[in-house]
Amino acid sequence: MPAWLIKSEPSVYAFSQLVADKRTVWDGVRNFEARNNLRKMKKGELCLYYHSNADKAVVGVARVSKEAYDDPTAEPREEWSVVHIEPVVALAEPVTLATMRVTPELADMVVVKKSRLSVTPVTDVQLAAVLVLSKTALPVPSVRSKGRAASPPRVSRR
DNA sequence: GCCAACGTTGGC
DNA sequence: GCCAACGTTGGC
Repeated sequence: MPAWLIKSEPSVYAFSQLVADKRTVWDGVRNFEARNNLRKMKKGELCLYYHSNADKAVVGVARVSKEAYDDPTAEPREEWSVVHIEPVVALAEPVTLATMRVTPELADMVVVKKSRLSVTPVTDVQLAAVLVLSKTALPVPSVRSKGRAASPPRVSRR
């Protein structure tokens, strides 16, 4: 499954704020390449959450909860797009840009090569490598999200 | 705080 | 359509 890396300055919108908010509208993207990546995102795809400037590290994992639609903060609105994201897990240990640079599987990440691009694709291998380095396991999908099929069969007690 | 990278704008 | 000037971003 495709994955992504989204970038924010922690002083503007930190991952902890996303956790507090439970979800957010990822608006304000004004770069065509980043916008095109937003438009490719599918619901449920994972996003590494990177803090630029102060932290320069991936600090969390988020998930696309609503696919792209017109950015209400743009003029004209249809020229730009937003998605919704929600938090999945905070990394046990942040994975810094410096670490990514020296990790063979991560050294050629798009974000490493194009540091100014705020929405970049991530391969499955890269996602897995970041998770290993962060000593973080993705939470298992909740029983609820699997629907009825996951429930034990009902057995009559009478 | 500086500067490199890079996108945008505007003059021609 | 080119390119210089300028603004923004983000790493150092």
